[in-house]
Amino acid sequence: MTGTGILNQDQARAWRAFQRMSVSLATQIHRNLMMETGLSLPDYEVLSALAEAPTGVLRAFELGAEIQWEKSRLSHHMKRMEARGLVERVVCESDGRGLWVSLTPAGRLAIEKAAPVHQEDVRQLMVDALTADQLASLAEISEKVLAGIPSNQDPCD
Amino acid sequence: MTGTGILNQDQARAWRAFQRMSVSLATQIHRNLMMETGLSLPDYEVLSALAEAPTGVLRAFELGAEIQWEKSRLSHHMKRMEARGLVERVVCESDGRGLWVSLTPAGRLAIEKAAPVHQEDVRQLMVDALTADQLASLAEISEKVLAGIPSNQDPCD
DNA sequence: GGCTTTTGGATGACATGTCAACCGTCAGCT
DNA sequence: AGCTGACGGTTGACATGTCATCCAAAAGCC
Repeated sequence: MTGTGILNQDQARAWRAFQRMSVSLATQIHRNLMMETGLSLPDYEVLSALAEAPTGVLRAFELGAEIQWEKSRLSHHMKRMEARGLVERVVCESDGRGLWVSLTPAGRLAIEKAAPVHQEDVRQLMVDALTADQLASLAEISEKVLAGIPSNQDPCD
Repeated sequence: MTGTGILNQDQARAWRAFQRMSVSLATQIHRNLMMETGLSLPDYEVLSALAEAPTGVLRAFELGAEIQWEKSRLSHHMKRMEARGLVERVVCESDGRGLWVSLTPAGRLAIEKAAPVHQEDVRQLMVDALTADQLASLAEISEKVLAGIPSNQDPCD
């Protein structure tokens, strides 16, 4: 008898290991980034999406799509980040509902300082812990699982 | 040139895929569990740790160790779960500081109803999306990464 | 032009988590 | 016994996220 339910022992073990790992990893990386740079992981996501945009400016809904955040979450977080001087919100001329979100100089500085720190953490805790094959496996597995999650399914067919 | 930093393109892609996947997966499973059973994923962790304990009772610090929660988080959450009638907190006779946390009948009922739902979601979204080999890989990879995270390092040597 | 629906965002209420104290008890040591 | 430090837990302030709701501007449609 392998357990109480639908999953067998191996499957349950895989799930537990995966869950623990992903939580621990995110926590560790978040905490480290926070300590070293004062940016949270969500801050980092926002700033790096903006920094990757050619102009350093994105419509709010584009930014939200890029980092896969609900609009409400984005709205709250933009308000906080604006208050901290990391981004700026500008009303959109061409669309009366719209909002541009742009990187302030302070925001650009922050992401430029944070990027190496964060990447170094990812390297150390994930990349270096695995062989190149394993890392490739992980990427493949992740993409496969992701593709199977309803909310990430291709819009149509 | 593969990017701006420390990670090359493949590594960065692996990280992004992994991160998106783990967030999406957890979100989806959480949301589904919540809708079907009224339990959050954290509720589920607590209840299932208690249900797995032979007596349905654990010292708070044991429970915390089991599910890897900080004591503060546990304390807050136990208060909320007690208010909802899912667990009960009992002062410990043998240790004046201590606390027993026990499953109430309602809590046991809740976890018994929730377990199949949750396991089914895990199966559907993770297990079924992968081959058996990939699932085994994922488990191995997870354990390896987990072992390399400082906060999870073996206490000594 | 009017009407309905969709879209882009904001908001308030609330659940959850973290951090930094804090407090009483216990254990080890002299 | 008396000190000291570790342990088990609580608390309050605060950051973060979610949900449901609301709003105004856009788009479709007749």
